[in-house]
Amino acid sequence: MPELPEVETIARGLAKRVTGDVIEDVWLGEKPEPLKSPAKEIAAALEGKKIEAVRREGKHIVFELVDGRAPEAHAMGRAGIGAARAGTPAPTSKRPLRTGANTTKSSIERAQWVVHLGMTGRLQVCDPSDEVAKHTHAIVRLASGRELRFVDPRRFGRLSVVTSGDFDAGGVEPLDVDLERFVELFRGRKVFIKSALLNQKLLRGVGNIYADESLFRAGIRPRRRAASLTREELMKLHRAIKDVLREAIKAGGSSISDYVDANGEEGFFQLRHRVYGRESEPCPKCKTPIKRVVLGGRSSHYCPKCQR
DNA sequence: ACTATTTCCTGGATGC
DNA sequence: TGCATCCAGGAAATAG
Repeated sequence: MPELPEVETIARGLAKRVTGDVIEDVWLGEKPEPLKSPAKEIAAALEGKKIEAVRREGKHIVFELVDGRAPEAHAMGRAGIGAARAGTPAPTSKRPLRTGANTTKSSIERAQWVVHLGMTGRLQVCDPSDEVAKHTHAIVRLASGRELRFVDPRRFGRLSVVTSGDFDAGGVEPLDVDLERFVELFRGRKVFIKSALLNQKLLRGVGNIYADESLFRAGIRPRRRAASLTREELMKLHRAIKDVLREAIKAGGSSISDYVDANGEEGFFQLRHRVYGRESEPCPKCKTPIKRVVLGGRSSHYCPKCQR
C-alpha cells in the first residue's frame, strides 16, 4: 500500500519519464469510476497539456500541467516543437506560482492532475502495444507515443483535477515540519497517537506501516493518547518519523501486496520493518514477541516491552 | 470541534 | 475441488 515513501518513489520515477511530454488524449473507464472530478472535466483539463512537473504531496501524486500548445514564457529550452521526445530531461522547474500572465484565453491554461493510489493503484508508463491490464481505469496517451495507465483493482484510488488555485492535500509534510509545529498538532487530542498519525489532516503521508515503525523507534505505544505524550516523547517521535521515512525513500519504499514503482521495480524497505507485519516475532531490540492490536480498524504492531 | 464507526472494493488466504 | 467467509486498509461519509 503506497504511503509517503512509495508515492515519493513513484512520483520521482514518473517525473524522470514523462516530464516535458504532452497529453494528447485521455480515455476513462465507464462504470463506477474512481473519479473525484467528473470524467469530462478530467479529460478536458488534461488534453493538450504539457506535463511540466510531477511531484508528491502527502500520498497524492500531482502532475503540474500547462498548455502544451503555447509554451510558457520561461526559457525551457526548445519546448515549442510538438512532442517532446521520450526522456527529454527538462530541468525540473520550480513550482509555478500561479501564472499571472496571459490569462485571456478561454481554455484552461494550467491545471493539476491529482492521483491518489489508494491501496492497490498503479501508474504505469506503457507502450500502446502492451496488453491492457485488468482493472485499467484510465489511459493517457502521450505525444511521445507512450501511454500512462492507471490500474487499480481495489478501486480505492482517486483521480481528480484542480483547475483553479493550487491543490492542497491538507495537513503538514512530515519531512518538513519543525518540532514546534509537530508538537502543536497533538495538543489536546484524545485519540490514540497511532490514529492521530494516520489522520491526513494533521500529518500527510504517514500510513499504517510507517506509523507503526515510527512509534516503535520512538518507544511509544500506539494506544497512548496523543495529548498524553511528553515533550521528550514528541521529540523522539518527530525524529523517528523523519528517519524512517527518509530511510524508506532511500530503499525505494516497501513492497507489500503489489506495490511497484513507476518502472515496475520493487522497493525493499519491508525487509527493514521492525514491527509491522511481524506479530509474535521477537522484537529486534529485546526479543519480546511483537504484539498486534486493532485500533480504529487498523492493525497496530508494537513491542510491549520497548514501547510504553 | 472532535472523535468513533461504517462504507467502499477485490484478490488472496483460510476453512469446511 | 469448490464455495463461502474473512481480511487488508485510506479516506470520505455518517453518527455520536
